[in-house]
Amino acid sequence: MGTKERRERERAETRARILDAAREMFATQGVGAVTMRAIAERIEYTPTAIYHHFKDKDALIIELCHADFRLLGVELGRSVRIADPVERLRRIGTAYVQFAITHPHHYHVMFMTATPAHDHDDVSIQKNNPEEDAYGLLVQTVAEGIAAGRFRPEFTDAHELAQIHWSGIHGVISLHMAKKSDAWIDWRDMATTAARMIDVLVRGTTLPEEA
Amino acid sequence: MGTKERRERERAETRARILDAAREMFATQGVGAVTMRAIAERIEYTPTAIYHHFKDKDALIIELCHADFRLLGVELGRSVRIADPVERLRRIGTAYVQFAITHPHHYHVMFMTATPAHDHDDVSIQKNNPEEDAYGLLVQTVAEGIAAGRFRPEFTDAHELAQIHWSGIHGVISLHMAKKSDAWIDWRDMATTAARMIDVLVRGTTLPEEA
DNA sequence: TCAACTTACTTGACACTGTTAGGTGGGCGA
DNA sequence: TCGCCCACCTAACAGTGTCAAGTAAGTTGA
Repeated sequence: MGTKERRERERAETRARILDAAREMFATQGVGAVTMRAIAERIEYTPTAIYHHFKDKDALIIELCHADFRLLGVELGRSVRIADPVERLRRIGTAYVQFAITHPHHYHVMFMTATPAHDHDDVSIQKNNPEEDAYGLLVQTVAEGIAAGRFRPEFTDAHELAQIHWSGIHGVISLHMAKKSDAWIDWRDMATTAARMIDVLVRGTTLPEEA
Repeated sequence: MGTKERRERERAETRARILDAAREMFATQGVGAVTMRAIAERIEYTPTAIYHHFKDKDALIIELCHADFRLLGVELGRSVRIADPVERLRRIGTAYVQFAITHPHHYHVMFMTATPAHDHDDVSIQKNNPEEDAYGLLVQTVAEGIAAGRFRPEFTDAHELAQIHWSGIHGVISLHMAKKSDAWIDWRDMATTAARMIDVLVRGTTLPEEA
């Protein structure tokens, strides 16, 4: 009597088909440019069929966002093996920049758009699991650095320090993404500027190495 | 025969009325939430009347944006009196943060939205006039600091260095604006973080003072 | 004075968006 | 076989930015 299981599987399949189409289209054209009708047409369904699987467009976006956050967590998680916390912090930064360059539209939705309110309760990502929670990984790395006395004494709050590092790199990325076509500014290469920014942030927050 | 002048004046008046209404509504509700119909209703005209004065909604936004940039330039221009370039850089940073806090919606449109392509040629702001061109002011200040040997030797490019400072502060502001309602992150106060960021940026780019 | 022209503005629509109420039809359990 | 369930569709609604075609006032020239 596996009919129920099959039904569920089929439902999950079309759900996945919607997600796949939406992901691809969002990534190449941006969320704003992709309509529900276009997604539906792509998978050869009616627009309303999507609403049978997702409450609305926002729910669809949020779901994909969660997957993106997990992906980011995994990619940053590779940096975790480095023992030295400050060096690890650097690597997290460069990996983060790389993620933004590779998935610009994803980055835009994840960090440059006010995601509509939703509860994280049901979420599939586990907080504080460094394999999945990118922010948790950052905070943990910074906290290790603080514990090891690597940072200047005024930085005692791991969250504050983490947010400073995050913001600095995010600033380079987001400003470029939003304004790079503005001819008023004589833009420098983003990756280079971001690398410089990481240097500045580390130098500005750490204590000089004991010689 | 001043009829032509009167006509022009009347035209300019309703144009200004449109701009005033749009500015106020954009500032309080955000660009996305304000419709052409709503602006028209506010000034008791038909939506299409607006199109007689502005090509489309983007043109309206761009025009207001230019005014905002000029305002920012003026506000930052007050910092210009300080002689020491590094100290002036700090003051520009805090004034910039203050602008963002005071005019969050303006800030959002100015720096967090990909403004549709347009030529700056016709623009009323004068480039390199520090009273109006905020970015020019920043670059000039940074360049002075470089000339005075205040920055570390690897920073020779005024634009690059300016963009690093700008990005760092913008990162704090924009990340807060976009994600502050995200309960996943244990946010710290924006103004405090921004002040800390300025310290980090200055310390990370300047040479230590000669004792 | 009166016709021709200009122009600020309106009417009424178009194409598009996200979204929903109400149907349809095929497979399932009883 | 009856009736239910439910994935999916049809048809529409309200809202968006925008435009072609009109209108009515005012100016200009003979």
